[in-house]
Amino acid sequence: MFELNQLEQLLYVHKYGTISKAAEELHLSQSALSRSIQKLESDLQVSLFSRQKNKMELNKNGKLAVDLAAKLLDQAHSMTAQLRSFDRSQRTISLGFCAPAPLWTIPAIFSDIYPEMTISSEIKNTDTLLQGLGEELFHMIVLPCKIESDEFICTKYVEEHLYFSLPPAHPLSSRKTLHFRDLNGETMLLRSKLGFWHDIHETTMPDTHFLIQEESFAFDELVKLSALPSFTSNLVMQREGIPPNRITIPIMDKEANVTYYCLYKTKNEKMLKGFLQRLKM
Amino acid sequence: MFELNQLEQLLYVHKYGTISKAAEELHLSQSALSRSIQKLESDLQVSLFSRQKNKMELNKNGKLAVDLAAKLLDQAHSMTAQLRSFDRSQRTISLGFCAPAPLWTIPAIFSDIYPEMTISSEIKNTDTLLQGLGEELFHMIVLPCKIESDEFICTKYVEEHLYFSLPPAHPLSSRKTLHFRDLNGETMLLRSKLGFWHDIHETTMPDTHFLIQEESFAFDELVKLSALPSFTSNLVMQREGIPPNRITIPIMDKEANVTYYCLYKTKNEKMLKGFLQRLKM
DNA sequence: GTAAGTTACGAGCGACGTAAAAATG
DNA sequence: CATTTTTACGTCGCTCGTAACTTAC
Repeated sequence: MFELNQLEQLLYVHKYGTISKAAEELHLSQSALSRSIQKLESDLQVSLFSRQKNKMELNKNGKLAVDLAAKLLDQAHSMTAQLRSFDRSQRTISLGFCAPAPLWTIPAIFSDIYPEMTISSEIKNTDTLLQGLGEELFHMIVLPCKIESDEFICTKYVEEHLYFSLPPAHPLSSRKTLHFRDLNGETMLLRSKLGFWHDIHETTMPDTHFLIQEESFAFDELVKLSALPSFTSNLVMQREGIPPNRITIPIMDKEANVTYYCLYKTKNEKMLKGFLQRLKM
Repeated sequence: MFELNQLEQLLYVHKYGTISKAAEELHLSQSALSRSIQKLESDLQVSLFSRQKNKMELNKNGKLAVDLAAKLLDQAHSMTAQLRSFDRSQRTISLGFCAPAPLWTIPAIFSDIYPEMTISSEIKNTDTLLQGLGEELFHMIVLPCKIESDEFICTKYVEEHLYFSLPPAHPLSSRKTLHFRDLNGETMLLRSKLGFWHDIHETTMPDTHFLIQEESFAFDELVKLSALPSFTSNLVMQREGIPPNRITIPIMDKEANVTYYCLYKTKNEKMLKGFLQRLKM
């Protein structure tokens, strides 16, 4: 039987026209490549070149062989790619999130419990998450609401409560509580467009213009230096501390106070066992 | 890049369950095969087996790899088969004949002119020959009639004249000429069912029972020893001599006197040039 | 104890590179 | 004379087999 090695060499000879150039490209001596091609012909029991002492040219067999070799090598490369991808997929846990906050903690927990696994995390909107869970693109997703279904298991994770973050000079900064509508119409800073929070802001504060700053450090600077209102939450403050020179006032709307739930297929319960036990502690 | 060799070994390990048995079947030592499989895994950068000191078992990756390897090897084998078949088809001249007589001479001429070529000769009926010529199963066919067509070139080859071969005691043995109908109804010896002659006999002598003898020597013996009439022809007698103790009487029907024509596609004219020049001599 | 797999070690075959020869433009 | 291919020859490396070790039934 011939070997893939030889087919690759054949393709090089075809690509570069002569044994000499192909050998150079392959980092081989001319003689070595010449012999290797001869061996391929003898393995196939078919002559692939017309030889005239000084010149080699693919004959009809050779041209057919080049086509077939290209296909075979293609399939071989696809085989390794497929295997590596499959192997990788077995070593990765794919998580989907509706918001940034749970993403700050959950992937770290998984890495802790399954140190040899790759943890893949994405933020998507709720519909995409549910569809992805159905298609097994995610092993687990985190939603801002409970889902009752036979297909899935739903476990409470954590609550997030939204706050307005106001400069002390703001007319509403002395209030103990606020609602979305109280600031509707003002210009606000927003850390990112990602997640379901953005949808909630669009519906509960339709007249507000949001200055969106994707980059985290730049956002913090803007909050510090500008007089614009922005949002924060119990989880943000737990992670980053209370913002300096800002008044934080809880938002009382029910949409501003969510509970995150972990959702996963029954078949993945065993795989997620370690994580679920950690949740109970 | 891995090699086909290693995939074959992987399939053997799968087929025979253990490295040891697979190694035995491959005429290899256990250790060599063990190392080779390890190298395959390292080439693929994917583990294919779950190892427990004493035991090896294909893991999920391995099962996928076995499937993919089988397909790849299949394609590799098909590649060599396709190449060899194509190569062979380039080295063979395929000839189709309507009757045995032209086959006695034409293949020999081709072998003479193209000593490096394989000459493939078959006897088929006229329809099959024409269809085969159209589908390029034959490079040239020989028919008992002229064909006028743009697709094909038609060249006269030789005439064959049929004779009755009668024992001297036969009531008609003193005739100078005969027709098919003169012997219709008698039992006759026939050398072979092959070719268009058989069809002609069936239509021109519908009441005759033919004793068919495929084997040439046996046929000659029967002709010598039996009192049954049979056929011969100018070409048969040219090849084998005049049958002893037999009277040969020409058959005057037009169906009994045919001219053979060589028929080939225009595109094959160049390839057949040597043969066609020989015909003119 | 038998049967399995991995690892160490030495040997042989095969593939490599250098170099020479032959041929072409 | 430069370029290309093939062949001869000596060397190196890879893969092989033997053998020792380990483990499981």
